[in-house]
Amino acid sequence: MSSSKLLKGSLATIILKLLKENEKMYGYEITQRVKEITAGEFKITEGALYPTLHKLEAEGMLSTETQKVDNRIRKYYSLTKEGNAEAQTKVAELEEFLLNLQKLLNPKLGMG
Amino acid sequence: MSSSKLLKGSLATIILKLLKENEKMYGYEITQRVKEITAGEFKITEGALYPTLHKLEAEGMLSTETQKVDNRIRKYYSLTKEGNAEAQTKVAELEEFLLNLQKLLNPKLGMG
DNA sequence: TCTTATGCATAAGAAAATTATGTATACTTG
DNA sequence: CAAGTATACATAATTTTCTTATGCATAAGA
Repeated sequence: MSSSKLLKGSLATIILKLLKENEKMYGYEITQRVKEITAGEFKITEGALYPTLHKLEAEGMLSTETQKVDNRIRKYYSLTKEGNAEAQTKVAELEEFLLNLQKLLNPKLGMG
Repeated sequence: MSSSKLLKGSLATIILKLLKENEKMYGYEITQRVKEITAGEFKITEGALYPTLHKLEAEGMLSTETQKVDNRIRKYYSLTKEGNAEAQTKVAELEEFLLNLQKLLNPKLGMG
């Protein structure tokens, strides 16, 4: 992300969430999907994306499968069973985090 | 924050926002206020809080004033004029960020 | 031909937390 | 009255997670 500076620790969660909806995606596709959904406001850099994908794979959350399309290699990632559970947990945590942040930003909500 | 691990780069914004509402606050008070608003879910650590306050002060966003209460020192922080503008900007940025994050977490919102 | 797009990857550095300390006073509880 | 908890500040070492820079490679468009 260059426009708003930081993904603030939510990149792994975003990836897991996208994979939960899409069965399988490759790295470049993820960057484009995020850009599309956020109307160009989130730009995931490769330097952040690939290390995160590799880490999630090393932790057993993702499995990979390589395909050659148009003479270019695509590395597809999918959620493992463990990754599916982790996605659920992480998304719930992030939603909880966002709610609390909103309470701080909009004091009225804190008194509901 | 120990419960949800990371403040994810939003600590400075939270501080600025609280000071925008409260005129002046001291460090410990900020930690307690955040804990209170988030029902104990955000726990700001001193290791994160104090360096952030010092940085904001060094940048000219905050001014300080020390008071002795009950034989204990309190260092009160207030927004400078520049800090007030910065608070506005940062809060707007964070809100924008949250909206985009919600689009990613709730795909239906992306198609509004 | 040169730039942009597609596609992966890693390394160096910076930013922003956590964890662990350290100092000091006040209150509570067994 | 001793020990733990709360109040109040501060810094250092470490870790996590980004950005920026670089590298390789193919394809499409100007």
